[in-house]
Formats: sequence, C-alpha cells, structure tokens
Amino acid sequence: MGATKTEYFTDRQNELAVLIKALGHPARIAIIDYLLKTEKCICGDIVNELPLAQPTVSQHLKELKNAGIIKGSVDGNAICYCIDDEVWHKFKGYLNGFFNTYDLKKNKCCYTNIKPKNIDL
Amino acid sequence: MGATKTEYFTDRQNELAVLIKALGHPARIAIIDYLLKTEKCICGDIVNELPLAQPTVSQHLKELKNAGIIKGSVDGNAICYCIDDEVWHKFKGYLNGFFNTYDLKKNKCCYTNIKPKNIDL
DNA sequence: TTTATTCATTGCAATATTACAATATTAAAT
DNA sequence: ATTTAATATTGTAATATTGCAATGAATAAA
Repeated sequence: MGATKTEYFTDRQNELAVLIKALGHPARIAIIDYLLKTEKCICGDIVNELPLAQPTVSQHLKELKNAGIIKGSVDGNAICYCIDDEVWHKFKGYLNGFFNTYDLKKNKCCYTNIKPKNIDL
Repeated sequence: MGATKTEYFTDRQNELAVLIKALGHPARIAIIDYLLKTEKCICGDIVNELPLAQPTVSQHLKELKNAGIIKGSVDGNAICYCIDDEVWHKFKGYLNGFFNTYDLKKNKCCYTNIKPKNIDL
C-alpha cells in the first residue's frame, strides 16, 4: 500500500490527475504565474523570483516538465523554460469539461434541493 | 524541512494550490466525476462506484471536504455529499485567470519564437 | 432493546513529497 | 586549459499521502 492505484482508474482520470497534481503546490503555481507574466523564461530568473533554494526550484521545474506542462530548451549556458502549448490546451479542455458539466447540472444537490432541513456537517 | 513553505507565497497561490492539490488524485477526480453525472450523492454510492475500500474513499471525501470543494449533509442514516457551489465558482475563476492569461500571451516563448535553433531537452 | 447499516476514525505500513547542502555537469568566458 | 556561471543530480531528513483492517459512533430497522 501507499502508492496510488492508477490501474483502477480511466486514462482521462489518471492523465488529468497527473496534470492537476503537478500544479498542486504554491511554488509551481508561482512558476507558472511567472512564465505567464514575463517574456524571460530563463531558469535563473525563476530561481531568483522564488523564495526557495536553487535545487528545490530545479526539482519543481522537473515535476512540471515530467507532467508535460512546461518544456525546456538550452539557451547557451542557461535553460529556457516555457509552457507547452499542446499540453496546456489539453489541460484546459479537460478542465472546461469539468466546470461546464457543473454549470449544466445547476447544482441539483441533495442539501439545497432535496433535503433542506438537513444539518450541515 | 519537508513541509511546504506556504508563508512565502501569496494567499492566492496558496488557496489555488490547496484546491488544485485536493483534485490531484484519480480517485478524487472520479468522485467529482460521479457527483457531476448523478443526482445520487450518497456516500455509499460513491464507495460502490470507486475501486477502493470504504475507509480510503472516506479519506478522499474528507480531503475534498477540507479543501472546501464538496460539502456533506446528514440524510438519515447516510451522508449526502455534493459540490460546494461557492468554492467551485471561485476555483473556476482562478483557473480561468490562469488559462486566459496564457491565451493573451500567445505563447511568446523563447523556444518557438526567440531561439528557434535550440535543442529540446 | 437488540441488530443491522452507514459512515468516520484510528493505527499502521508503504510510498511519495518537500527542502536543501553538497556535488556534479555543462557551456561560456578568460 | 582554467575559471566562472548556470543548472542538474545526489543524498538525506522531515513530513505528507495512500491504502486498508479493525474499530467506533450514530441512526434505522427489527
């Protein structure tokens, strides 16, 4: 035990979980924030921007890269990291499916619609 | 060391990371999938739907509840879980900010635009 | 009031994540 | 060739997550 049982879930569920999980840390949100707001996607700039040591940032970049969300290219002495267009749009599509489904459903939940007298936990 | 340094990040980065992290597991994606597709949001139905033992599902439900994504109400002998409308929309708003920013940016990344001759890692 | 039923909690083992110092690697500059 | 600069990797400690059997708590049914 201890390891996620990915074999029991659908490909979509696993793929989406990998992408979402990779974003599920404030440092990695901060990295994406930075890549979205600046033209400078050099690793050293990201390291300077974040309040973490260089190896820690490198590790977070690696996780984002493993999930496919960012990609890196050699730029002389430095590494340039940027968002992977294809993966980003796939990710966006998955999430749109999620959130649009909810809108269609119009929150027909038992708490608000079926059992109004129930006690909130 | 070992624990996330939340104090160094913005409230938005931390809040978003908590929401995203809570979704970052295929079982929890599956739970939300189920809540989105059915009217029956009874805990036991979720347990039957998932390929995991009851205590494990209970724990996943607890994590989604702790993050605020779902809420539960007592329904006699059972517990009814459903998506929290307010949190869900806040979540959606955060994510829209993310993905719309990228569209505006039009992927002006060093790899594709600035340094076309670089080698992909 | 027993006896089910439903769900949560506890306790535990396995595994994964987070963080960083120290070190390695690679390319640029001298 | 040596040194410098940028980034990755390794090793390690602390912490968190995943999963489940066993047990507990609360309500419903008998």
